[in-house]
Amino acid sequence: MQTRRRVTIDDIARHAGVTKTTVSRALNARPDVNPETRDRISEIAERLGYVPSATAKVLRTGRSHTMGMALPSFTWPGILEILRGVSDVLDALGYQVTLFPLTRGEEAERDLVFRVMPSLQMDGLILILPPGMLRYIGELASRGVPVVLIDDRVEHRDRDFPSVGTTNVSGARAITRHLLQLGRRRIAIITGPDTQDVSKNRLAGYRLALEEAGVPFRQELVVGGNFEPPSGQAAVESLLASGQRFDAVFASNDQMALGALRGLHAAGVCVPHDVALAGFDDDHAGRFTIPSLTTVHQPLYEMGSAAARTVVAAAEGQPSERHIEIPARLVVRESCGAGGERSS
Amino acid sequence: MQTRRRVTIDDIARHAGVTKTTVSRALNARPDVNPETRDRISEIAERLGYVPSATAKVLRTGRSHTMGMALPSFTWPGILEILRGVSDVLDALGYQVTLFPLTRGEEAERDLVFRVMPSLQMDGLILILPPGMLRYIGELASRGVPVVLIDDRVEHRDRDFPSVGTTNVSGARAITRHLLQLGRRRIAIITGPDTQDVSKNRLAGYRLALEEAGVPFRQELVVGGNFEPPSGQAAVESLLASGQRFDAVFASNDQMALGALRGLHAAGVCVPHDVALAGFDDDHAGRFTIPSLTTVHQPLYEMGSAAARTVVAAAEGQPSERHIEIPARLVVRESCGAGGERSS
DNA sequence: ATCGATTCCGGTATCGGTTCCGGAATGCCG
DNA sequence: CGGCATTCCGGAACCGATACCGGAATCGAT
Repeated sequence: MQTRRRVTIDDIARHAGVTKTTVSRALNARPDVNPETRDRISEIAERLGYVPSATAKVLRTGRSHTMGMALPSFTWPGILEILRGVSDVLDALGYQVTLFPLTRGEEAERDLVFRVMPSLQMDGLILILPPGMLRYIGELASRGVPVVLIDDRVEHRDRDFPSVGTTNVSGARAITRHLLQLGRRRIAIITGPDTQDVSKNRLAGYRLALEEAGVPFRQELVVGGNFEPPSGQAAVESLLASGQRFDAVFASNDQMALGALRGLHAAGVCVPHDVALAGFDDDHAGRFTIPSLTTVHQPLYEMGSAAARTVVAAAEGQPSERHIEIPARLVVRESCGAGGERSS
Repeated sequence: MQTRRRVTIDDIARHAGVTKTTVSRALNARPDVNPETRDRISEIAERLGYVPSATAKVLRTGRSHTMGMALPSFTWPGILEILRGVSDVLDALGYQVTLFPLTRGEEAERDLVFRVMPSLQMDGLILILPPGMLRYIGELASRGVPVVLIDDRVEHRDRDFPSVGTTNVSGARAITRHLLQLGRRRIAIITGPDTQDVSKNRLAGYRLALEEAGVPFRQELVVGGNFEPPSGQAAVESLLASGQRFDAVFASNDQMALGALRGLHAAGVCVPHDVALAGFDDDHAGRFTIPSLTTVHQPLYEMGSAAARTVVAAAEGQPSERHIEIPARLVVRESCGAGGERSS
């Protein structure tokens, strides 16, 4: 089987008896070409099985219709949901997505900014920010490359590129209020690493709700975690060991809530009867625990699609917003005892 | 801020007092260039901040160092693990990955094969096969484009492109044997859709293990599911309603096992005391249920990386294997009652 | 001193499109 | 009927690299 040469606009031009300039104009639906000629040319293109070379187009126009998507890791399941949002929008708008894993750390980031992006002439970059990385990305933005951050750290709001986040403070406030409304008064919280703004914001929302309800904030009920399941388990174990009384636990993310559930169960504590349990993120897994996990839905799909729309807008020269915040919302399931499903 | 023109090999040539031919040779470490000249040129390239244009290179050479990755959906969490394997390998080998969602169905597939792939001049394609799609992909392969399938359907083994799968039969056999060794004799199975080979294979492994142990196969203990959690729950409900006695349930995937666990729990059946529960896939969620789920680990990461290695080998003209099968392995946790963690 | 083989480099075509500049033909107007 | 604006198309440059062909200089051998 011989690999047949690809059909180019030159071939079409020859068949149509015009020059490739005219073919280009016709296929791009430019106004300055005779409708009859245009139809004839596109008919020939169709018949010859013409497929335009995106490569040549990029070389000439500088626009690749491809967006980069940089990921810090593939371990967090939420990534997939973000990716789905990004992909849906970009696909619909006629853009490709190419993936850039940043697992090699800082070197990968520098590579991306200084070599890969300019080399491939990406039209923009969507970035899920890994903790502590941002040294070189600003450089891209200031060079005029559209960059959108999916992240919620306040400290980045003043950068020269837009970002997409969710309402961590009010989400945490809502779920804490939910616990309070169910009569819980001694609500422990498992925080994330305090280097991350997410952690701080969720803690802030928790404190806010307590304050609004006139319930005293107790430092003894604050336990540190690292967003991983084992740290959630360790947290409840240390709470139980400390002898502190508590009737609810708010884990700053679902992963830790899963660990906490395991720890409580192992200690013979019944959820939600003895202790109510709440999470944050609405991971897939929380739907299937027993009891199922009451949590705050983080709108990852919407965040992804908003980021995609923003980066495309920027790439196409339209004005785009600086920061988009998509509201998180409470998802009531069983683990807090609402809905009459107390498993006792 | 004016966007400065990009540095090309012409600029370097001018600075070095040679032609761009020589620069090209020097930067590509070709033998026919004076070492001194080469060093001088790369020094100048460095100083000028030269970044080669991948686009131009693709246009001229026809090789993009980019692999396409076609995904049927973003909903199955396992996708991410496969993606991680693919990405790790391709990144290490200097290839980019661009994503092709096939969510639009058949139209998307035809588009991919006839327009997108040739237009972008991808070096190859990794394909996670959606059920029932394969009409156009063969066309790609026969046109000489390297294609690798991640899938385990036997019926595709004779196609003209390689595939990567796992040992579904022996995995199902192993976990069924595990249940038998724990003394379970009336083992129900929740199957997947019988249109998929995975389902058939896992059922076959189950039957094989029963046969080897001399335990009769009972059609009454076979319940159909669709790989989604609710179908798992429905399956146990129908089992319980039927009045059939059973002391174990093997769900053909973890998602259905989660549903089954929920159904059993709701009916007051204790897992694993009354009924042992086993799954297949080793989804993330199964680690955190109570009891945690005994399952078969599907080596998705390895399957992804093997697929990536295979497609690169094919793209670089090396011989590659036709079908790679990576063994699944039993993961014993709590839900079958092994390991002394019966929750009484 | 002549010759053939190496070594190193230059000139030009080429990949497949788009864009700029301009020019011929046509239509409309006074 | 001359002048002018439109309409439609052609020629050539260009995007940034690599490939092919060939040629000058150097070298060792005869």
